Amino acid sequence: MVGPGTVSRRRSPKRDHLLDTAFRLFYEKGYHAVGIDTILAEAGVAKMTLYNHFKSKDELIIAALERRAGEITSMKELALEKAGEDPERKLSALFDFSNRWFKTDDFNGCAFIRALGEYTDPASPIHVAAQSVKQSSLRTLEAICRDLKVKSPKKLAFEIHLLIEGAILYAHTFEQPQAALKAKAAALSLADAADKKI
Amino acid sequence: MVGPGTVSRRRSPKRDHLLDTAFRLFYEKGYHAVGIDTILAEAGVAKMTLYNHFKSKDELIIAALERRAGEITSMKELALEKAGEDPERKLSALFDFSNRWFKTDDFNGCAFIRALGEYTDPASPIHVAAQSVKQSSLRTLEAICRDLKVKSPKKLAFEIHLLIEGAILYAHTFEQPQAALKAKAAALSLADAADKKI
DNA sequence: TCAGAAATAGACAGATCTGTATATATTAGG
DNA sequence: CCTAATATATACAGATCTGTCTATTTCTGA
Repeated sequence: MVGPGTVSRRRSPKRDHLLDTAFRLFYEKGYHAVGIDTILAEAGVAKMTLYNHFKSKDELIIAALERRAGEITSMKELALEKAGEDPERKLSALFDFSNRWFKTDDFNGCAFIRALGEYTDPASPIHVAAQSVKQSSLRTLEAICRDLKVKSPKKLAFEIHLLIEGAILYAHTFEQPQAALKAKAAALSLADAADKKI
Repeated sequence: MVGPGTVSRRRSPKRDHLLDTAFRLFYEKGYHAVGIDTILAEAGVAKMTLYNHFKSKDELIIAALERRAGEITSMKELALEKAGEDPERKLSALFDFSNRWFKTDDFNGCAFIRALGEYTDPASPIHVAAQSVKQSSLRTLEAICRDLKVKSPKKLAFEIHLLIEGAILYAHTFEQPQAALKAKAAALSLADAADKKI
């Protein structure tokens, strides 16, 4: 039983469709720029349905971001699996993944970076949600760098993280998807320069 | 004579104060999140004064961004002058400049990156304005890298650009200003690795 | 079949948004 | 001093925003 004032959190086709539509519009136009009514019209869903699934627009945004994070993580993991065991190949696969992403025709930069840009208050739940996505992406990178057996895997992961984030911005700002491959070259150069453990 | 419907573009104290206040609020809360009325109340200026100086909110945003770009450019040039003639010292000075910026207590990431994030349409004048700021920042970096006499100064400049942009995001996302100095290490490593001309 | 859950349409409140209109006051230069 | 530009307060239009309420219909599972 779902009493009044509560919010259904289980999955449902309507809820999923709402999240997909919401994310697509937020990603295209921005979080403040897209109103609830636009999402409802585009999704073909009634307003009360939205507010039965989410307490507020902010919660819808957070849920949409979390859904997106899940998708990205899955795709990234798949790409990493296909790369095999060699950590250098995994690193390379990450940039190839970005390269494919940058070339998609709805590419509009990173939804999480943009969420952090629109919700700057560190206490904002949206800010926190986006922050934690970036944190886990950095952790993945650190795991790969550890396998590279360099002296400071965290340091190398940090540097490569900067390259990836910078490449996302560059590709978006100048509409040049090849930023990913050029960034890969820099990353491999940094990995080579990092002192190897013996 | 300024006829009806036209817009005064010359400098004036009111106009400057309006631009300062507008930028401060946009930078703190975001472009869509801050309304005209908030800026007017904070600046203590009448609404018609704003619309006598700017055609629209979008033009106010663009003027505020251009003003900010001018300030940043001046400060950057000063820092570069102080660094002397050695291009490696200039490079280092750029990261020190970022380091000081990241530590300011109103630091909220890059206003231009955030403008690009809120106005994704490449045809948007705001997008274009922010884009051109990034373009000129990259040009400055290329000039420095040329003086380093490496084989591919543009390539190195691109890579260092990614590190700087990535560091801005990192410092903002995780509130860790030291990202600038850690990025500097990576930049110098890339500069060393870049084949020197003989 | 039937009960309860879920979704619907539509109106509505109340706030906020950008931009305009108007009429008055202040300021500054010749 | 007087004129013309500049700034002011205030009201307003019209759109849009989030969120609530109600009454009805559709769906679903036992």
